Amino acid sequence: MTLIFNEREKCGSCPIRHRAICARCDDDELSRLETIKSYKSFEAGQPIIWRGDELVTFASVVVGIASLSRTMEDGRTQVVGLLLPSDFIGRPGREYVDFDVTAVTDVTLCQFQRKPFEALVEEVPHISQRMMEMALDELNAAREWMVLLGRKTAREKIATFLEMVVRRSTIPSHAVKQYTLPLTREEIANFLGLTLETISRQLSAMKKEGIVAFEGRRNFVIKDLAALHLASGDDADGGMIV
Amino acid sequence: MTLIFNEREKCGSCPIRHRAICARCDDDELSRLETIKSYKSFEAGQPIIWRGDELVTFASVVVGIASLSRTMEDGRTQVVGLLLPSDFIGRPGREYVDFDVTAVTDVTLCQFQRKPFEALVEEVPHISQRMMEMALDELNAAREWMVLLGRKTAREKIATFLEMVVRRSTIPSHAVKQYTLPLTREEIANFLGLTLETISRQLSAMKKEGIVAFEGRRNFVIKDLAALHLASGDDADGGMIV
DNA sequence: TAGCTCATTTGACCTAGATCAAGGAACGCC
DNA sequence: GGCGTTCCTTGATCTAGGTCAAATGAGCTA
Repeated sequence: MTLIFNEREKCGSCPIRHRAICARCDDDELSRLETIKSYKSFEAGQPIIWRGDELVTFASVVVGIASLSRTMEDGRTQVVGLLLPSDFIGRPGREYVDFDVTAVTDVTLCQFQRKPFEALVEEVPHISQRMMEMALDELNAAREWMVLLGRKTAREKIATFLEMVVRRSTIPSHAVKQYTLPLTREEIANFLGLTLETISRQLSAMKKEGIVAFEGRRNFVIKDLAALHLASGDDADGGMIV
Repeated sequence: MTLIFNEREKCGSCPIRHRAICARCDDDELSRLETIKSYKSFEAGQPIIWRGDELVTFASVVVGIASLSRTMEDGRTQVVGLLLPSDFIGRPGREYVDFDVTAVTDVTLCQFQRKPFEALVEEVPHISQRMMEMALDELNAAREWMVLLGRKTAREKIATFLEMVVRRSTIPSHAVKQYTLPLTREEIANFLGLTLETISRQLSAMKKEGIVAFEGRRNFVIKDLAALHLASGDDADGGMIV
């Protein structure tokens, strides 16, 4: 069920208007972006770009989730980030793509051709300012994830991942708080630096301990949020991942 | 042997003039920076700022190496980055510091007070443009490191680390190519998500295999660069870490 | 409703790297 | 140049998580 975006859809009504690289732009600057943007959709599972490709377009995720990953020659793969609506794909000033980008769910992108976009970045400070903010936020998130990958136990990794899913989900406060895992067990494993068997075993253990309950493979409810947080290895207050 | 920086040292003769956040600034913009900057030095081992501190100053590393790290409540620590000359410390727009910063060698910083610096970032596009570039580069490096932490073996981690030290060192091309480890075994372990014993064992193994030779604890020569690279797990061409 | 396919779970076993425990060797200091 | 501190090496053992293998079950299609 892909949302359909009309090619000439106005930025003003865009769901990521106030969070993406255009967040600080005024109407004038927005209309300049409008002239060079185009929408493109990908089905779940499809590759969006590969490492090594020539970098010819930049994009913002409008709808859906994409993953950023690296696969080693022997097949080991590490997911280095999830791209949610408003996240940016590409790195102005570079010639080639550094990581594989894959649609995890159906995805709609707002794309820009390289040259005109780089020119805009030079000319419109509101864009580079916003991109600097976003890059610094992502950098922080990446560093938090480095702590997870380098030092957390399997249990802590999975608890942290579940907390992240819960935190990022937008569920009306009155609704039953049922969440959905955006990834398969294997994808979760590649995100956490584990194997899918370990994911499965730990989730089963947390089920048995009454911390989470599953309905089907993907949907879950947190039964004991305090226990989940305790299991994450993060201290009580600080260190919120963006 | 700390280099002494005079308080009114001119930016024009600064060693990081063309790489730091001021790289794109013209003389005019540089003189605005000059009015709000001050130098500060730290001895090797000293903390520079702690996670949780209120964020009141930003800084560029001018001389020396600092580490960025996170320590969990039970003492596990992960180094999430090394800050070399021209690297920036701090995140405009945030209230608190997210990671501990520690001087690894003697360090000299070029510091800016928060308020005037944030104002400059708003007003001088050359600064936000450069900071965006730098943040995106660091983000890439962080993601490469996530692959290392999540998927590489101990041997591959250490080979990658040695390659990084070699790549980042600036050694005259005619000189004997002797490099220096900037970190103790324990710090290397915390950077690679291993224990110091594993670092020691792997280095000994690589010595025995004739890949590296040590002179003292810190100085080494690469005897077989091809073997080192092969051991790093990175493919032949792509994926250079910044 | 049956049958298929593929994701997931579970079990048995193995291994890379951690942990625990002594030594040994640089380097700074008087 | 001796001495102490800190860093480093090496050995013995342990274990979390990986690997290999098989069984189960969710969701699809017909």
